[in-house]
Order: sequence, then C-alpha cells, then structure tokens
Amino acid sequence: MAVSEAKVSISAIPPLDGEGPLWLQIRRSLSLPIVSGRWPSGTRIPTEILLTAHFETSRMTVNKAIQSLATEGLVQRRPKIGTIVTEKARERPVFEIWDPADMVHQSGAHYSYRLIDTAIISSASELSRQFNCDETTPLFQVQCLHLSNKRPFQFEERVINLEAAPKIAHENLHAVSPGQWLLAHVAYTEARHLISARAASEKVANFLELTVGDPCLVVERRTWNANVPVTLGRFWYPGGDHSLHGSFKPSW
Amino acid sequence: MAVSEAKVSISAIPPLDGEGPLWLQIRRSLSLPIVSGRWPSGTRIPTEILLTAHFETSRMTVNKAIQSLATEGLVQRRPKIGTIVTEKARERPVFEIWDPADMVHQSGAHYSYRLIDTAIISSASELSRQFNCDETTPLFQVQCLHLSNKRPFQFEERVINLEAAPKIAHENLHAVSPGQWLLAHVAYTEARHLISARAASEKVANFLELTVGDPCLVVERRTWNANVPVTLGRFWYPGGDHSLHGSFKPSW
DNA sequence: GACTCGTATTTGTATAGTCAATTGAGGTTG
DNA sequence: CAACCTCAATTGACTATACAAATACGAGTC
Repeated sequence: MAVSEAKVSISAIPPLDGEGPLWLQIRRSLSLPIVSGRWPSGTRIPTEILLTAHFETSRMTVNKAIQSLATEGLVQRRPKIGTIVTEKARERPVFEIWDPADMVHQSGAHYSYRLIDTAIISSASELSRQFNCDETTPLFQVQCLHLSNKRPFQFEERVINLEAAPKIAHENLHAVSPGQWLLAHVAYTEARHLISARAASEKVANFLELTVGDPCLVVERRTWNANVPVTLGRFWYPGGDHSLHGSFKPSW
Repeated sequence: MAVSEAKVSISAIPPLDGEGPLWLQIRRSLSLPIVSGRWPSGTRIPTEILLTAHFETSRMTVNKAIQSLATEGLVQRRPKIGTIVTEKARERPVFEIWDPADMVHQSGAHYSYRLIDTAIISSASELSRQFNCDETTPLFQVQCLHLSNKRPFQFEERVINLEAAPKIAHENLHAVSPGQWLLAHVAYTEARHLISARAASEKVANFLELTVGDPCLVVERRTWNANVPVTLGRFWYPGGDHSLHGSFKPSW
C-alpha cells in the first residue's frame, strides 16, 4: 500500500531460463519477483539501459518485455521517472472485482471481518467430491463474515487443500482473512469463477440477516496451482442490496 | 460465422487521421473496418510488407500496430498465412460471456427466441429516470424470451434510445433479437454491467416458469455511444439452473 | 523564499535492416 | 496415388541507432 521507494539492483534480477524468445524470458524474469511479492508495489525496476547491458541485448528487446508487463498492468512507466511496480499488481487478475475489503472501501464504508469457524477434515466424502480431489487429501474448512459498516456484506465458506497450504492451519485467522492469507502465501496458476443466484439457506440467512429463501448472489472461486487444487471459496452476497459491476471502454 | 476468404485491397484501407503516434493511427485505421463489420471475420488483411509500402513507414511500426490488435483478439496471425479477422472480433468485449445464443449453443442445446412485446414510449418518467435520460427522449421498449431446448433460459427487458437507433422501431424483431440487431447496426463506445440476484416478480416468474420469489440472476447492461445512452438491457436467468462462469490463467 | 528555466534522465516512437520459424502449395519420386 | 521434398510467402525475433516527449531536479533570478 505504502509507496516504498526501493530500487531494484541489477543483481536481484532472476536469471533467464533460456526457453523461448528472449523478450519473453526477460518478461518472465521481471514478472517473477513482482507476482511473488519480492518487489512490492512502488519498487522501481532498473532502467532499460541497465537491463540492456545486464542481459546483453538491445534496448528494443528489453522495451518489448517491459511494455508487455505495462499493458497487463503489472507495472507503470513514465518518462524520466522509470518503471514502477503497480499497486496491487499481484492481486489484479483475481481481485479486481471480488475482494470484499476493496468493495466495501470503494463504497466509502467501514470494512470489518469476523471469523466464524474453522475445522480440519481428514476424510470427508461430500466435501472432497465438491472439491474434486482425492478423499484422503486433508482439507481445511473456514467460514467467515465480511461486514460493511458492521452490517453483513459477504458470507464466505471456503475449503483449502492442506497439502497445497499446510501452514494455514496454524495461522491466526482472526486477524487476517483466509483470502488475504492465501494471496500472500500460496501461488496459483489458474482460477475459475462461477456466478449464480440461490435462495438463502437457514445458515446463510442467519449470518447475512436475511429471511430463508431470500435471493443471494453467489460467487464461487476455485484456484489451482499446477493442476493441484488449492482452494474453493463460495461467497454469498445479499441479493438486492449489493451487486457486482464492471465497465469498460473498447480501446478502439 | 462462415469463413469468408475475402482479401482486403490496399485501397479499402481508411486514411490515417494524423493524431498521435503513427502506430496508433495505423491501428485505428485497421480496427475501424473490423469493428464496424465492413471486414467480416475470416477476412485477410494486407501483409506487413504491403502496409509498410502503403503507409510509407517501416515494418516494425506496422508490426506494432497489428500485434496490438492481435493481443486484443481482434485478429489472428500466423506465419505464411497472414493476418485474419477473428470470429466474433466485434462482439468479444461485450458478448464473450453474455450472449444468450452463444451460451445455449455452448451447452450443446438448441437455441430459440420469442418476441413478447414492443412499445414506443414518448414520455415515461419512470423509464426515463431508470435510463437516466431526458424525459422527452423517445424510447423503444422490448420484452423477449431466449430459450434453450424450448425451455426458458433468459428473459430480456430492454429500453432503447430511439434517437440513437431510430430504425429499430420498423425492424422485424420476430426474426432477429434486439441485442443482435443493435450489435449489427449501432456502435457503442462504452458499456457497463451490473450483476445482482433478485426474487422473481410475477411477470418474470411467469415467463421463466418459476414461482414468484424464486432467486434469479440479473444482469444489467447499459451502453453508450459518445456519452449518448443507447440501450439498457435487463436479463433475467433462473437462479439455480444456469450460471455465468469465467476462467483464466495468469499470463506469467 | 518563490518563481523560472535549462538540463539530464528515462521512456516513447520510428527507421532499416537481418535471420529464423512456420507452413501452404506445387512438384518429384517411389 | 501417396509420401516426401523444395520453395516461397509471411510473420516472429532481434539488432543498432536516432530523435522526440515528458518531467524531476537543480541552478539561477527576482
């Protein structure tokens, strides 16, 4: 969040992997520390000239690599200033729409969070089936509530693969929401979303302060890391009050 | 839809507008006939060499323009083949998720469509307010139903600004859905979406064959053309059965 | 101290070429 | 006829260089 004015030294740049076009190698080399969080937002990455010398290539090649990072929003570039890691560069692809804290903050309200329940499940056929994994895979289950101005905003049910994220079982999830923790500690390579409308069950109605049967907007998010399922989250919103939104201008 | 193997002749290329960087001018010049539908999908656009000669520039500049069209999905490029206008290049930004015909086809079912009602409304305070336009603006109202295997799939309520699309009032909307007609005949520069869950009203329940109060997924889409509102569509889906989905792999 | 202006730094754009990779099409050969 | 080969067309990648545009920063001025 804060603008850390750190500058990256050339020696901190990961080596090239030798696979594919040079500009893509350079791109990967630079994106790795960004998405892994080693270069936090605000970090200045070396100038094109320095990178040109470091990678022993031409400026156009380095330029192409960085430009492509810029068009994807991972970095911002300005003449004379340099290239800076974007705020929220890592979260962007997943969270641009669905981070509850963000949604609440954007509406100008106060965000808070309450952990409801956690459980370790060593063999649960029903959950394993939903999660689409082996029945012997140990799972971690969390339920929590996100609030806007102390009123329920989103009810979150989540299942986490303990083989993919063993440390979460010992984490203090009262202080940090499971979504935030996962984002900070577990990488993913793929995510899939599903949006539907469902009637509130008794449990959901209870937590969201609704009547059973009231319409809820439900977002399901699954993430994988190299084909290993990481987490399945189901997020319930009171149907009428809140809604997801998106807008765009075509770039033509 | 069909692969028209048409080739674009150099003389069919719109002139440059002289504004901004040359590669963006070229990009605009090429994207205009694509998004306006003059070059249908499958059209081969001239080779880089030809464009280089036509625009009297270097190949790198032309390359940058076309590459940027390619990364946005408007065209596809392959060595020796050339550059081809993508299937659905125009619709992509709006319809990639929400075209009912597409959704039905993708699920392997049979798509059909039924017009329910149309009306011309010369001054309607309630609608005008929702549409956020002047009360004297003439509006065109449509209700229709999209079906999957003859079962209701989506109920569509739509308001269209007749000043932006005067000809739709005389169109045979039994044959073509208002969404398709608008896409083919009216340009837009901005779109905004809103997703929510709502209880089915009596009307909606009737058309979707639900019970009043059943949860429905509601997508609202508004489009503008240069700040002039074009259309407001409200699309109702039976909540449980169907759902929107999206997936992605980060490009790192 | 506040304002102005020049300068250096960094990215943005453009040129003009070279060689590599892909693959359609046509011709050759068994 | 089928399998293979060659050739040519087209995009992909890369180099080396030049000048333009934006702007932070510091020097000079009032």
